[in-house]
Amino acid sequence: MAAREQREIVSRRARPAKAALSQDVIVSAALDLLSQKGMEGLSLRKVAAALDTGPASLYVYVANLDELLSLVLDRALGEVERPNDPAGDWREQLKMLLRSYFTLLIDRPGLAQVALRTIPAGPHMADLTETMLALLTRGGVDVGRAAWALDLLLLHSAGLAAEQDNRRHTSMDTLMRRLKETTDSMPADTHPNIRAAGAELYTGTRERYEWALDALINGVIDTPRP
Amino acid sequence: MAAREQREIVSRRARPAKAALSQDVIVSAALDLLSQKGMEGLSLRKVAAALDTGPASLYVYVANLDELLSLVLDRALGEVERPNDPAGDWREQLKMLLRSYFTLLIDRPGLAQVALRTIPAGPHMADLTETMLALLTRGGVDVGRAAWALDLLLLHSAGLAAEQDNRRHTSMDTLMRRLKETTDSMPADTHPNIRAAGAELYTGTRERYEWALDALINGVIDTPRP
DNA sequence: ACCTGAACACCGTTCAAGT
DNA sequence: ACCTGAACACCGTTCAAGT
Repeated sequence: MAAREQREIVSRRARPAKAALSQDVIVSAALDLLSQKGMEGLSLRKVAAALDTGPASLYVYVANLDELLSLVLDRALGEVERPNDPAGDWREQLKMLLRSYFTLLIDRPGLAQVALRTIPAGPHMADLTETMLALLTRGGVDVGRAAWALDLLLLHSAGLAAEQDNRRHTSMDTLMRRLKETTDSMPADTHPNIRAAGAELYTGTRERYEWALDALINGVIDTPRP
Repeated sequence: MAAREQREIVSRRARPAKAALSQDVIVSAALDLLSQKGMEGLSLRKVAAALDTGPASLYVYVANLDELLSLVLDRALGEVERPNDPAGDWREQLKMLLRSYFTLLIDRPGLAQVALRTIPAGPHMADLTETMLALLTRGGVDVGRAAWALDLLLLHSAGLAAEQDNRRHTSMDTLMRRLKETTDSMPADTHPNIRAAGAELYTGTRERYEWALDALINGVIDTPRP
């Protein structure tokens, strides 16, 4: 994949002060904006501004905003840590890979939303897919089930990351207050379980993720396809 | 909740030809637009236009777009079928409830995206939460684990619905072609598992969902919290 | 072939002015 | 209290005109 990126670099002699435009440069600028300011900080116009040009210029390298987002996601996916010891514990290796994916999405506000919206296609996504299929196969799961399991696992990490990204802006207090408001406005005994669960509904970020990882893998392991 | 909605109805004597504005009317119009035209068909300005008024008028009843989306989601959630036989099979009842939620999101293009973006708060969400907690408790799961499981299950249905909504616009052929393009452009033997999985990566909409439901519930059942 | 300015058709939100 | 027109500060995308 490094080769693929290098192939797009363009000579900078023509305009020494200004970075030459290329798909690569555009994707980098977009990912930077997304990482620093989240989804609201990313727009074609802002990417163009960051590159000191007009929005129309980007359309030479990128078909539209959707394609740009898809490219940004694939670029980011290159940083997911993939295990390389084919003799190691497949389960632990799978969990490490997913943790790395999750952390990546959490660290770049807005990227989780992108992951849920765009259909990922690109070299890094292909590598990730291949690695996960291999790990699941090593765990005794047949290829077909592994294909479905892969979707389940990636979807969960992206979904949870997006959820926590949303909640970053809303304080726990606000959440609990809103919950209290809606439940308190109802007859006292209609929602006993919500009352019993209480803060458990929202707390436990890290442990919750670890538990979910185990629950998902356990479920995949002992649920054959119909 | 019916009472809550009725309370907001306003006299229509003042303007016989034009429907009186209220939060209720606004949410209904927004849900209609979302159901018919998807996420792109929904905007504050279009809701206002549908109600034959200007966008500024809506701000009397709704704080901003986020709040409107949250209200729309909760309104739609009222249609989720909740079981009422406390002696029935909890597992089957839980699956039916989730299927109903999933179908609801699939039938209203864009709503799945809303479900993934907004933190649901409202009477219908409270009812849904309560019912799911009760079912899981009946299945022998303690309240704390049930709270986490609930999140896992709803997140999955919403995520899968959003994924399929995205793919509605992209044909299977396009997906497979793109996949082929990226994998074919690489050395032949680096991605054997992707080659083996092939179309399985994308196919099996309904069976895939049913399998995932079982896998998730199985995983929740035999994975205690740390 | 690449880049650009200007325009088109939209957004959410605010605010002063009306009733 | 409710409603509105007009404005503000943005969007993605297109296109004719330049180099």
